[in-house]
Amino acid sequence: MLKIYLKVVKALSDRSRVKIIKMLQCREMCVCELQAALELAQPSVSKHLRILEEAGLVESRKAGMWVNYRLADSADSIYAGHMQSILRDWLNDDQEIQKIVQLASTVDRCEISSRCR
Amino acid sequence: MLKIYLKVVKALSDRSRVKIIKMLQCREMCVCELQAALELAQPSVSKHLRILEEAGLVESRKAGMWVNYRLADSADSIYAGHMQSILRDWLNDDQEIQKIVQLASTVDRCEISSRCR
DNA sequence: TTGACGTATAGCTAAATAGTAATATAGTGA
DNA sequence: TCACTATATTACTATTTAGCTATACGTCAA
Repeated sequence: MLKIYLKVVKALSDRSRVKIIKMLQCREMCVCELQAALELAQPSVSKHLRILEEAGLVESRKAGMWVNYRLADSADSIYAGHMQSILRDWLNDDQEIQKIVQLASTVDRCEISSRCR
Repeated sequence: MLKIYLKVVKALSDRSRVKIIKMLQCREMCVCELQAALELAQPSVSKHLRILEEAGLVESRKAGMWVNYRLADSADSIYAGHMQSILRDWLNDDQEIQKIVQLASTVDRCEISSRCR
């Protein structure tokens, strides 16, 4: 219980991971799109996603070659669910967040990848 | 803004610091009482308190030789205030938290110190 | 089947952090 | 003033962690 709480709060206490959450509030995104927005190495993004997933904050869905991430169903964990709903309201006026959310809404896997039909 | 958010959430993502918050939900406590309950070295407790204070989560009041810590006024910071009120409800059923809160309610500076009149 | 691509994992490094002991600071009472 | 006590600060150490590169895995298209 304390352990789960700490997992959730620790997951949300990192700059890059909060950005991921804020981006996923807009839409489902694949790893390469998140990577493009965050300007991090791909394995770093995967690692952040793993931490968020283990905290019950995001969930993933394989779609062929791509893995799409989205916010997890809030009902699954009290802590994760509550923090999700709080984070909907928080940080929307922050410049850094606004910038990356804007970026997330324009970034498109088909402009990154040559693998789009 | 993101910076302040991170300060608050990071402050609350440490086991010892959550315990301090939960203890202070019961009553104002001095450093030596917190130390006795946490079973940490005194400088460690002071450091945790500093982090919580800088996040706007607790505030201190000198009372002669002692420094009393209590939860900060929720109105001062959106993030700190909101997290405070959430933490009132959370973790009350956790065994480790229950144990230390119980301890906090019985520990008394006058049984630790010889300096009580 | 093979090569290219998206993602995950492993292994490493640098920075952050929680803990400690030693020391400084400040209040109290004799 | 002096000895004592509560707390804060400093300096150090061990652990955790965020980032990286290299590599493995799995899917797709030719």
